[in-house]
Amino acid sequence: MKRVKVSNNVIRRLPRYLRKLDELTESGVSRVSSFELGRQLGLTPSQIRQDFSCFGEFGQQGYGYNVPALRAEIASILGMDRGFNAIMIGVGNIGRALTENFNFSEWGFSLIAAFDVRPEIIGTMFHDVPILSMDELARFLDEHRVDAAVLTVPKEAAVPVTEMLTANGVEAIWNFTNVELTAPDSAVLVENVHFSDSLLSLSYFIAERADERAVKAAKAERV
Amino acid sequence: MKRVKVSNNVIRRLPRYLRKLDELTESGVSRVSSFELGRQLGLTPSQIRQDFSCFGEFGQQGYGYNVPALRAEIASILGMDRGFNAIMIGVGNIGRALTENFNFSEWGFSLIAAFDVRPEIIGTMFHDVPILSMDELARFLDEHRVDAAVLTVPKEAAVPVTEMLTANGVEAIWNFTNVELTAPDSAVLVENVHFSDSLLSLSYFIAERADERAVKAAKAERV
DNA sequence: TGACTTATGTGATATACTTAACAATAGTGA
DNA sequence: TCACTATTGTTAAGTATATCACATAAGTCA
Repeated sequence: MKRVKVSNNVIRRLPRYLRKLDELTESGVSRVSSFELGRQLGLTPSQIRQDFSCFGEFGQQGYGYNVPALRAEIASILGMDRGFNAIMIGVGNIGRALTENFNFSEWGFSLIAAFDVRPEIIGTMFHDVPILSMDELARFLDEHRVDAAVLTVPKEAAVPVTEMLTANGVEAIWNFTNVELTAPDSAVLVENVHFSDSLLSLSYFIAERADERAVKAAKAERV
Repeated sequence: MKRVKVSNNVIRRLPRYLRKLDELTESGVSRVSSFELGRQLGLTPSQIRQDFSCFGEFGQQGYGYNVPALRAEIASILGMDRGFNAIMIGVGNIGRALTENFNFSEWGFSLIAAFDVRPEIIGTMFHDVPILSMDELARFLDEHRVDAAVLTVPKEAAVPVTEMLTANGVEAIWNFTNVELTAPDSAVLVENVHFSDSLLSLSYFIAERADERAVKAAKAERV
């Protein structure tokens, strides 16, 4: 597979392509053109072809793309076939909700252990995932290949836990705390799920739309 | 407030600025320069000044920015002071987790009602939010100002529920289903929280890093 | 008070990203 | 088989975004 430096924007679109291709498969579509894909995703055909061309030639002129084949290519580009291992730090409300509702294996990850500080849950299993003590974390990391840590601890613990993880060789963090973890110099990969950021962006657009409407109404008034 | 057309990228950065300013406030910092802010967020000072200048002049030459004042400006730009109302559709695992753990009011939203189809929970309260029947939704929307709907229904229900919401005047959707809702022509604002997209992006970067390492190791081998 | 330092806001420049255009090529039907 | 259609991959052009650089002005200290 070609692995030249690909722009962030392209990478962020890949999961969307994957999702749309899965939807197409489900509705029995086995062939799609960049034009149709673009229509359904609100993107230009050019952009879609350009995006794919970063990784190789997956289409056929005059025909389009084979849906399952393209799906497989994108899945592979995203690393879904590599069998990454993940651990979860913090088995509170968010951690439990994620374990119960998010199907890690569907996306190529195995959740092999969870860690917490509360003695009453340490040693138990939660949905096939063993809950271990934070004291065992360093040793566990030493004995297992862990590709990513899911960070679902309380706010206050976010920074110290991250330091401990990176000190023990964890290189990727899926961050569910509302804390800014993007360390200035650190080499660790951080992917943030900031609910509030998402809602506030929406809030901005709602406010913008309300303002536009108010301006329009004021103009109509004056006429 | 100036409301010229501002780039999407700028808007997506605003919540991060807000979060960082809150962190600074908490640690007793009341004054910050674009240089320091940039260092802590991994952005250039130029970009930060340019971002702010879209909305006005919030800084002072030779001094920097007043943290609480800047925080207030950004909060206002994001519409946090407008008292938006939200409803939740679907009180399953995700909906409940969100209601319990996400503080809507902290971000300027009131969660005024939730809707579900299961008779056993209809009519009850969950964390101060009344759970109503989906049959009451249209009437509720008619009688209340609802600025956004939080979509936490099962996959299958996502599209029909969205159609029903938009048909009844809802103009903004905070989408937690893993379904592509970005309708090609629709005027409704959709903000997606796609966990899988987030994890897959991270997966890509982990895979990329592993490949780079493998290439490096292979080169070292040959020498 | 006045020189010096700091750090903003902004116009100009550079870089990155998206869209347009088209030659090339595989299917399709007479 | 051969013209015709559809649609790709890719180069070039256009647009948007980020960075640089500097004039300007407020704060600081002798």
